[in-house]
Parts: sequence; C-alpha cells; structure tokens
Amino acid sequence: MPELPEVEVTRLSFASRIAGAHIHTAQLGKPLRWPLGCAPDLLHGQRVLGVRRRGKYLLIDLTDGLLLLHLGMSGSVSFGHDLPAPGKHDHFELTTSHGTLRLHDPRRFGAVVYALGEGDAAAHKLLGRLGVEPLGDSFDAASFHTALKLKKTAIKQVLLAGEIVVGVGNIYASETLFLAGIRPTTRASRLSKPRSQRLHSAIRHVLTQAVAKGGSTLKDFSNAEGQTGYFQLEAMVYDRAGQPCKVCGGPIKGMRQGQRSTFFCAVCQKP
DNA sequence: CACGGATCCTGATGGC
DNA sequence: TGCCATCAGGATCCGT
Repeated sequence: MPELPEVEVTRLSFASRIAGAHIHTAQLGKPLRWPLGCAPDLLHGQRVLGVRRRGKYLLIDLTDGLLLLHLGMSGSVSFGHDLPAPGKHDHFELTTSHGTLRLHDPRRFGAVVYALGEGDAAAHKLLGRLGVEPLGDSFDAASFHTALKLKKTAIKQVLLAGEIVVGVGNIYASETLFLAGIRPTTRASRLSKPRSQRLHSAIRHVLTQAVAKGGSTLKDFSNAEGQTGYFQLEAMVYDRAGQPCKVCGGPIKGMRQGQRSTFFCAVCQKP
C-alpha cells in the first residue's frame, strides 16, 4: 500500500513519541511475510532509541539491535495509549512505557524482522541492494542518468525495482513519469540526459509534496495517530483510464506492465 | 545474469 | 450472508 511518502508520514507520526520508551512485551499474530527472527522475549526490557526510514522500511533502533518494519500492500501502524482491542488483522504489537505500537495488515505482505545491526545478514538481505534515497543528497541527476543508461527495461519497471532509487511505488511511478513527459514503456537506457533530469526533478517534487501533504492519494491510508482523509493530492493519471488528461484533454490510457497497472497520456508522454 | 512471471493473502467491487 | 472473476499501494524468488 504505502509508498515512500506514506511510510515517512507514518514515521513522523510516532517516532518522537516512542523514542526512549521501554519495551514491556512483544506479541505476534498470524505469520507475516517473514518470521520475526528472534524470540519475542528478546525484545522485553529493551529501550527504543529512535525510528529511521530506509526506502519503504521503518528501522526501529533498540538498545540491542533493531526492528525492520515493512507495511507491504495493506499495512498501517498505530501508536498510542488507548488503542482498541486487537482485531483479526493486527499481527504485531509492542507494548511500551510510552504506548502501544501495532501493525495492522490484512494481506500480510508486510513484515517485522529483528536484526542485530544494520549490516548483519538479516538486515543486509532486505536492505542490501536498495538504491539511493530519492530525497537525499546522493540522488543527483547525473548519476541517475548514468545508472539508467545500464538498464534496458521499461523505465517504469526500473523505478519500481528500487535498485537505482527507492521509494517510488506503483502510483507515484505513473505520476512522476507523467510529470516528466515520459512514456512508462520507454527503455530506461534510451532516456536522454535532459529527459532523465526531468524525471529526477519529478520524483523529488512529487515525493516531497506527498510527504508535505500527509501522504497521498491512498484511499485508506492512515498514519500512526489514526488520522485519515488526506486526499489533497489529486492523481494526474493514476486510476484515470478513459478520463480526460488534465493537461491536454486527451484520454488517459491504462495498461499493464509486469502484473501492475500503468496509466499515461499518449499525447503528453513521449516514447 | 538480466529479465519476466508467479507468488504470498484478504477484501472490495462489479458482472451475472 | 449469491457466486465468481478480477483487481489492489510490494518485492522476493525462481525459471529461462
């Protein structure tokens, strides 16, 4: 579900509140994508040092090791003192001195994984091949273009793969490519320097705006304080097949790429 | 070894 | 409480 902006908004909504908390208990529900990787008891008595983000992973730093939390397609986090009783889709819970952290994830594509450190085997398997952070300094237009040169697949697939730059999911892939005027099917290696530069700016712009607006376009997204109803970001193309392009009026096209839906304007976006 | 496809799981939606 | 097919924000794994 959540792309980078939703994950970052989630992080911002509970990171400062949980920092410094002492963990009382850790409880698991139904299996998630991967096993926790340690006995829940191991977390008892540890302290939460802070919460960082890497790509779409939340990294919860503990006194001894860290938890890697991924929201998958349908995950959301709640944190507070008076959460309602756990429901059937709540699959991880951490009770702490500062409140209860809960992962709600109906489809269970999400995960919570314990790692001893950011570089250990468990963490490396998940974080090891991630591309650069789109909102960080290491995401620059020149090296982005250089990296794209080596990829012969469709640019949209390259964005989703997250090996060059992380955080762009299915919605924002369509949106950033529209903004950059690039057809999703264009081979990444064929993008000229100016066009990859436009894409670079589009990615930074769209993701920055989405974080600022509190997380998007997602119909059922809520942050860890349970706030929903954000909807300020109108999609230009995503889920708008058949509707008029907001720029040129032509019909938005829908197609599938690698089992995922893609939307674009054939007039505004060039091959 | 780079690429495309199948796969995990539950719920919402729409056609019949 | 109709039934069935299709689709949904992700990303790893497995053939070719």
